[in-house]
Amino acid sequence: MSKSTSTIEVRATEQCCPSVLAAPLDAAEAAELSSAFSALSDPVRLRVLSILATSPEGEVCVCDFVGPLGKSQPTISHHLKILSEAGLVQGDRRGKWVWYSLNRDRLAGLRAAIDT
Amino acid sequence: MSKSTSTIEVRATEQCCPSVLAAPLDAAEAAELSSAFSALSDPVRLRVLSILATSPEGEVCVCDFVGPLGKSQPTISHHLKILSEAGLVQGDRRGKWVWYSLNRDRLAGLRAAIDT
DNA sequence: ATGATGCATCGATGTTTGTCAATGGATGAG
DNA sequence: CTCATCCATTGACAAACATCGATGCATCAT
Repeated sequence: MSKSTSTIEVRATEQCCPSVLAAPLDAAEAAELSSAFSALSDPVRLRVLSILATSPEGEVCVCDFVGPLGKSQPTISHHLKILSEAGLVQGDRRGKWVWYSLNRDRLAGLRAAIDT
Repeated sequence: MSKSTSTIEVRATEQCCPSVLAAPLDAAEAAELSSAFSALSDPVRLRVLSILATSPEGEVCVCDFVGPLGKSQPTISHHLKILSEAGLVQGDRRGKWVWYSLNRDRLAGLRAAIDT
């Protein structure tokens, strides 16, 4: 975030993701981006995202991932944590349940990172 | 290297990527997509792509990655193989050298997979 | 208070992955 | 033919990862 693209509305690519295609990435930029794509590099996590994206309410509680995905509850929690740390989802505790929702802006940022 | 680049070029979004956001992914679709994103989940590979994307000739030989990326030649070859198997790059042997180039259609397919 | 439910964390385990040195295969120069 | 160069493959190893059972921590109902 130091040197390139100085002025106003860089944001979309600057806050979140340096572009892969615009200029050679340095090691730090590449590490940041690769950790983001790592969050997308697991089938369970992609299915979590797709379930969230197609949920009518836009929210799904942890227990409702367990059955459909065929993984144990600790495993689901683990993946949700990784997605959360990547900024792709967020959890909201309401009573006994934690409702997770998709962060579409973050996903758009990753998309922009591999845009021409 | 069996199936890709066979017929015409509908391919770009059709063979390549089910959308994460359109409908819940089944296990097979998720596995296919996650393996594609796995190719993007390493900083060395992202830097390879960005070097290819910004190369004036659109081609870079293996030896020209080694120095800039600070990795051994076998390591670079290993990453190029992974990118190649993911359909993101292709190599062309000319004499002693192998020139790699970026497959932008494939990258566009991955972009589309996380598009709304 | 007691018990039950939903979720996160911990510890352990088997698998995958990134890396390099050593080696092999192919190409071109002398 | 012989040798040097470019690249891929192999083998080995440590680090990272996905998974699950057991446990802990809230929250709610009784």
